[in-house]
Amino acid sequence: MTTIREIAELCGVSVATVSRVFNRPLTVSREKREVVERVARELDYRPNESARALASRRSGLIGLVWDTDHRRPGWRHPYLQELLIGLKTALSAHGYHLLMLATSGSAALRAVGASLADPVAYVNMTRRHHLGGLVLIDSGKDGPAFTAFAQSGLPCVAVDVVVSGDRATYVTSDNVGGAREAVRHLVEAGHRRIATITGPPANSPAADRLAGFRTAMAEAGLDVPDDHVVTGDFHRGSGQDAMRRLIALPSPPTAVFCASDEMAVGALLAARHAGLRVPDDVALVGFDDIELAALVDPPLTTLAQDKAGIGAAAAHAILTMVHNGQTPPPAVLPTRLIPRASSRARR
Amino acid sequence: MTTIREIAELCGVSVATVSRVFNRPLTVSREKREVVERVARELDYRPNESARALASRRSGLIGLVWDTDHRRPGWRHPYLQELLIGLKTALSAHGYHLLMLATSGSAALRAVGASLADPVAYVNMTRRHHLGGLVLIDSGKDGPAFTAFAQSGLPCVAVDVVVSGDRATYVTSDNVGGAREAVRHLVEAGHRRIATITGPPANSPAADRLAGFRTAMAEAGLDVPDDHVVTGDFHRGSGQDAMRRLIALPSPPTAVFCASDEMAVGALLAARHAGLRVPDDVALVGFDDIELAALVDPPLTTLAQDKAGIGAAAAHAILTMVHNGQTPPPAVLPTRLIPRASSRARR
DNA sequence: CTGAAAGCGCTTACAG
DNA sequence: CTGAAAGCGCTTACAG
Repeated sequence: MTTIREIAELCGVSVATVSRVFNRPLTVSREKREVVERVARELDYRPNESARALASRRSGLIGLVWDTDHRRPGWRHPYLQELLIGLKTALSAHGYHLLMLATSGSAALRAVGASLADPVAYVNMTRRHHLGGLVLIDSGKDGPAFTAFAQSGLPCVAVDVVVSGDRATYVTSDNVGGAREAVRHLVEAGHRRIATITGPPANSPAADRLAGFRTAMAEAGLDVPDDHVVTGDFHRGSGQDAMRRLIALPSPPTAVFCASDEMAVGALLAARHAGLRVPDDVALVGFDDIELAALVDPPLTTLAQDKAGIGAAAAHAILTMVHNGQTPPPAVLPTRLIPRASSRARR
Repeated sequence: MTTIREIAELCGVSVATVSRVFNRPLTVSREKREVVERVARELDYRPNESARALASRRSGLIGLVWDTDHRRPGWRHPYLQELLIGLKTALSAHGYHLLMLATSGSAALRAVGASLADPVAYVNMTRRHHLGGLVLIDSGKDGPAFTAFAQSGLPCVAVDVVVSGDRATYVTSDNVGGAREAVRHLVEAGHRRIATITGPPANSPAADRLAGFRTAMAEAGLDVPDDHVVTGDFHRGSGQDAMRRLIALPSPPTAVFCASDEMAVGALLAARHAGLRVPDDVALVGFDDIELAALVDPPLTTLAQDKAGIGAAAAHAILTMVHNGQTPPPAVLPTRLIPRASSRARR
């Protein structure tokens, strides 16, 4: 590989000038700049990124924390692939690469004496590699670790976890708004006894969806008996279990808002099993708009999250911090109601 | 951050000795080693990776080329998330991070004068960042670029693309074997007129699945008329189109082997549309075992690929090259027949 | 086993 | 606008 020194010698300038041509071209006279650029092109010069990072303490890399431990089902969420793509694409467009950090169970972590979801390990990796900052994707129960990392002062943006700190922000969907829209949609379809299957209480989107549900029910003047709120874990099995309990109620709901499509699919199976017709006996609305939602029978009404948009928003947030030193406010992306047969209006 | 120098001073040894303690501990006397280790721990020392990479020309990073250009549908394949997880997990376990390289349409690429899927760009990135090597995932038509990169002499392992070169190898499923098993399964179920819907001819797994199909048909003494081989593109729509053509044939097949589950789902829709019952009027077998396969009605018989296993095999192959300097032979992972209702034996 | 020294390839005040 | 120089923090022959 050609180095800055060879170019400098060939052009009869100092290495400092060559360096400036690549980093702050406007501080170099036009003649010298053009010579350097031409020679660099001819020699197919590529800056050595390790050397740049060492000297400048900046790396052109953004770190990604996405714990894929096999004991945790969270990472399998189909949502994440599109989010990752949105993130990577937006970073790429600005010339940044995405470093997927070794996480739990890894030798790298053990070497630094760290355990699962250890914020200290994140800080170390960020420093060691001179990362511009970190994007944190929650695959289940990383919330507390993320919150702790956000205090470190290193730039970070969390997805679906509320964090605060000088250089910390987060990106999420408008979960409250989406849940309200779900309820309004069901009310318009003629429902009054509407139940909900929630996500894990400690999960922020889950909590927001429940809050939105309650708000909208209150706005509609509808009551929410305690047994009409059943806690799930976002996954299919829990939706199925929850639905069975709702069906068994003395006065079962005529509609159920599920905080995820996976749970709604589970609820659908439970309803079918119990001999109930959807939507005639019980209407269902999910959340996420995963591919499966459109493919089940009947197709599932849901609130679409802008998955790629969330990834892109995370990218923009972290780049804003890296470039401007400014911490952008949390980004809350709108959801979109996708009406399908599972909540068709009652005749 | 503490540096090697501070530790050296505190311990009364040279920086060379400190460096050795971390890199080749056995070349240092036990007393000195223990002192250095203790002090390092007390000071929470972390080596600066940029400096290490610059001095040693090695980085502890493996690059990943996975083109996610939005014009290309390939990256959406549900297969890829599990593959990525398998890859990352195995690398993590050995202390390596995974660098997702900025690809097409990115400023980074334009800056180096490169275009979509440019092997030269890959070489540059590998050198600039001192990457141990590259893992190449094909999202559609990167085959030629991967083949070219493999000639560069830099360590690389391609997924589902046959490459050759001093330091190049690949990982793939046993596509020939899987296709043969599919055919044998259908033959056992009583079928004689078996058609196939293939993937893109230039795609190596697609070609292998077709070859396996033809071999097994020949072994069973069955004829394959030209119009019983229809070309698709792995995606759902093409499966649907292809199935329509098969149904319209004067003597339509009683069973169809589809080279991907997505196409099999398309074929299922086409069959249903035409009023045909699956499996009674026409049996279907797919390939991949994506989640959807088990969820359609009837559930789809398919050949499962070991997605995470492929990712892990890719990780091991690249690490073998990085550590031992040896180039492992191509890894061909077995597939597994998952019999479901779509190919139930005829009564 | 250990240290002094050179070197990895770049950036960045500083002085002019 | 430009150059000389120091420095980023580590690794690695080399000599002992």
